[in-house]
Amino acid sequence: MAIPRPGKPVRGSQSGAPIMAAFDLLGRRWAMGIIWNLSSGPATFRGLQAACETISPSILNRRLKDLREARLVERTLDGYQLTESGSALFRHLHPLGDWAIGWARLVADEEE
Amino acid sequence: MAIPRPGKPVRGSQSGAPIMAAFDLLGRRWAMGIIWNLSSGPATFRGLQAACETISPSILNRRLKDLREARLVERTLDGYQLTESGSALFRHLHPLGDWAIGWARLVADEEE
DNA sequence: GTGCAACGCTACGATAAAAATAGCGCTCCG
DNA sequence: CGGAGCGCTATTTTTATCGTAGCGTTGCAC
Repeated sequence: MAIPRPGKPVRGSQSGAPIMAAFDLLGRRWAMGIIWNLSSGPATFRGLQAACETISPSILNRRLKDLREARLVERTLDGYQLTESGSALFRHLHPLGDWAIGWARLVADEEE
Repeated sequence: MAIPRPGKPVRGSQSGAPIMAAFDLLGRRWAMGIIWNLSSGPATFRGLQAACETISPSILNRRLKDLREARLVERTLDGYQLTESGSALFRHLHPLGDWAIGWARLVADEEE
């Protein structure tokens, strides 16, 4: 599956709105989890696989290809790591960590 | 598909880390797009369908069920709208709009 | 009071994405 | 020369999503 190109029709926007292209890419399974796991530094293929706990190598590989093509991840001698763009993205994703904790509490309370 | 429960095993975290539960939910197709479209106010089912441009009613319905169960979206007389939690989430998602514009430029430059 | 249009969905078969598992070719070390 | 660990690929099965048709209901205009 080719990565969504801003400016060309993407899921959610025929006119190719960047945010919809981003959602298309980040909405692919494991994409955000991989970025989250890479935020603490470079990781090898198997290291990432272990960090993700249950990802299969085939999908990890496919997602890494997507993220590399989208210039969010790059490969170096240390393994895979976030690009500058990927790090910038992570800085925006990071606050979700705290939000998720509050959300988890709310969901837990309501399911009683 | 049941929604991921923080605290129980979820994709990416056997221990149920809230952020991974959130990524599991938000990583489902259209989930973030729906939240984005709802951020400007309540919308009806068909209104949302039109805003998303190419979503099918079956998947829109399923995703709305997910998001409602996760307490991010609720149904009112005006149609579907973000809950308080959903709005808080959107405030964190909103900056991605600007980031995506910069990212789009980068991707466009590099594919020449 | 009866069309007719629009709404909120549901049903269902087709297609595409993801998961699970096995294992290949390679390098590094003892 | 093993043997272990690596980065990945291949293949099959399962699951998610798509696309389309259309049902039951409501709100008008007539």
